[in-house]
Amino acid sequence: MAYWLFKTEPGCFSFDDLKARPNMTEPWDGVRNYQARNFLRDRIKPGDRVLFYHSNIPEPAVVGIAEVVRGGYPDSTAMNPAGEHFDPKASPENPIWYMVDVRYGEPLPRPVSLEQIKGNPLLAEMPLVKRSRLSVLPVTADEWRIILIMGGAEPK
DNA sequence: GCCAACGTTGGC
DNA sequence: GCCAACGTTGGC
Repeated sequence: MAYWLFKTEPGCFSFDDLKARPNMTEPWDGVRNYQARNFLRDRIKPGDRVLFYHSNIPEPAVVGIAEVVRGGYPDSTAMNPAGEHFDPKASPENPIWYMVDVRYGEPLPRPVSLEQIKGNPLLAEMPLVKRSRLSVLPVTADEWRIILIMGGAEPK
């Protein structure tokens, strides 16, 4: 079982949007970065835990937890010419892009802001801090536990 | 809204 | 295969 951090712009898809469908799976689609694609396709498995992170807002922060319920499978939005995530090079034989399904877990009692994360020396090595542009990032078990504690949640 | 970081594209 | 130009991300 592995830990990840998924970024989203809340204006596009927020943690509350996920919360609105607590018993349903949601496709995590539209990722168009090869490094993130490799994680989605090869590494992210059902049962993995996800820190749900809101970006591109005045105070970016980890706001909650989600769970992976389906591992990497072809991202069909790349093959929809009418959609904004269309990639003419993608095909059923060569999907190029992949997505996973997630399910709502629980909110953090207190969101953990990027500022707090940057201020914690134990979190200085997180790719979130060092390579801030990647949208799907690995998280270590220690980092997971620390962020949950900072957010006032029981680390589990 | 600005701009730095950085991934991608395309000319050569 | 290099690298300049360009586009996107995302913090501020």
